[in-house]
Amino acid sequence: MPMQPPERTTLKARAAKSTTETESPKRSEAFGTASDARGSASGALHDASQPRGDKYQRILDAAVEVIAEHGYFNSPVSAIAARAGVADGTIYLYFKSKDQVLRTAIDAVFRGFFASIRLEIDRIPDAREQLRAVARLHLEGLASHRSLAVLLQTELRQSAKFVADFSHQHMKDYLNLIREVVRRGQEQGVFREDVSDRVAAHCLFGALDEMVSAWVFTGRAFDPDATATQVLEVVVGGLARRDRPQLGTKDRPQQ
Amino acid sequence: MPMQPPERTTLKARAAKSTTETESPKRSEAFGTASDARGSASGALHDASQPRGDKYQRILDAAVEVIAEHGYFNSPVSAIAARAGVADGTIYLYFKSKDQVLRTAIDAVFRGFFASIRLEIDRIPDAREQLRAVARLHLEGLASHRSLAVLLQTELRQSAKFVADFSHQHMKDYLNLIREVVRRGQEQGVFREDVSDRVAAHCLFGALDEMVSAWVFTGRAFDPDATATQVLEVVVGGLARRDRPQLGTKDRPQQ
DNA sequence: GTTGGCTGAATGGCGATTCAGCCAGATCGA
DNA sequence: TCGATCTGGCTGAATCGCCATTCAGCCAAC
Repeated sequence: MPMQPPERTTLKARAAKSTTETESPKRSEAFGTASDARGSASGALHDASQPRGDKYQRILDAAVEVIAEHGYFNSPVSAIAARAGVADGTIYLYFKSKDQVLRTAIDAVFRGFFASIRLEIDRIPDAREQLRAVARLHLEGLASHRSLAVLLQTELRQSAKFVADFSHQHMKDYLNLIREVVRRGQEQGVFREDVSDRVAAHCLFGALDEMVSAWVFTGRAFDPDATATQVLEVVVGGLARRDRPQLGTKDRPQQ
Repeated sequence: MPMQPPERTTLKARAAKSTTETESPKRSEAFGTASDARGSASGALHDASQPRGDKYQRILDAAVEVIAEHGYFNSPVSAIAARAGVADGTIYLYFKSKDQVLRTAIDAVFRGFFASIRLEIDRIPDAREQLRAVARLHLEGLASHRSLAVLLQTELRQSAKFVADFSHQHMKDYLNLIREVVRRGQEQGVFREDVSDRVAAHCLFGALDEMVSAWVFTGRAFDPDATATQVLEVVVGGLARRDRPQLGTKDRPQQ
């Protein structure tokens, strides 16, 4: 009986754990293994042409694609199975339930993303450049894997009890990472001290997130590196012209 | 037979229209009519204590609340009906389908929001102050109606075929509005000309949206006005310290 | 001939939508 | 004024389709 990747534990035991827990595949390459570009369009359910033996990963990839296309609640398990080229029942040999598949996929993505971002940041001394690295990796990571991006921009935001509460932790981690970079920049003296690092982190994250959303929803092509630069231009450089009186905190009209 | 508020047309006629069309209630006060604070908690399905005669609006309000709490796909029509104090079938006297209820609610919200924002902006000459008005109204509007905010931060992002394609137009309108303000600021000479108004608009919107998300997901209380100020401090003022070399476009390392 | 891995039809439950009626108030005739 | 009839708004149980999940078997490799 399969169910290998997630270290063997009984279903019971696993079910008892916290609601945040998810399967943790051994391999967690940076940003999803888009191991394929096959178009299972022409409705051949039994596309035996698939290489066998990697069903676990194939199911994860298929889930990301199908769910990105139709949304979690509009994606029958049978559709995911078909895309992965396995039988419906097979999915339950590898995962406890449908939503466990999605959680596992998202979890793997975040792990990979954090790993790559930490790696990059640790080799850069300047906070401003660190921020640039974050922005670039964020945009590049998503731009290179559209269905994953769609998934993160849509399903991940869903209401409370479902994905939200579990993905929430990942969000917090990411925000904190950005926050630290901002704080370091303030200590280094390159960033203003009079803005909250929390707010600044949210602003940067929000801006990046929104650029990805715009791409996901409109389909308009975008260059990750150039976009990263532009976003930083605004968030770090500011919209206001330098040679004019600034929008200060003290001299603003009482309103 | 009810179905009043949306100007009387046959179901057939309405069904034939574009996918973007929604019911358009006559009254569209700014940000949702939270006409109540009743707690239909204690499972009395037949809470005849409700005032009758305003079922249309009651259904809309109930839908927003219930869906905000459990998500669209986890909110049976029966739950919405119960919260509104009407029979399941009654909902179908006023709306064509479950998703028509949600669309109608969201549509009304956007109409009201745009109206109030346009009104405010038109009486302000300075672009910077206009941006501040947008930020304040955005945050105030959502902060004052949590379930609405939850709805917009979660359900609205859902996958393609559903809400997304219809809400997309509203998003575009909003973005364009911000864009215009930015452009005006550039013409007035208060904003830099070397950043794209499109990117700048996305950054501001993304930042605001993210602040709302943070509030929705963490529950941490927040002051709309103060937050608006902080966000503008970053997006307009920029993170970088003024007395240091700026992150320019020309003197940046080639990387 | 035994397994372990996989299959896919069958099961069970849920929930959107429908529709046969119910009822309160309006209208009518005496 | 009073009963009879009518009507439009509303009700909620029944219908029907759609999946998530299960499990009796199948088969290729040992």
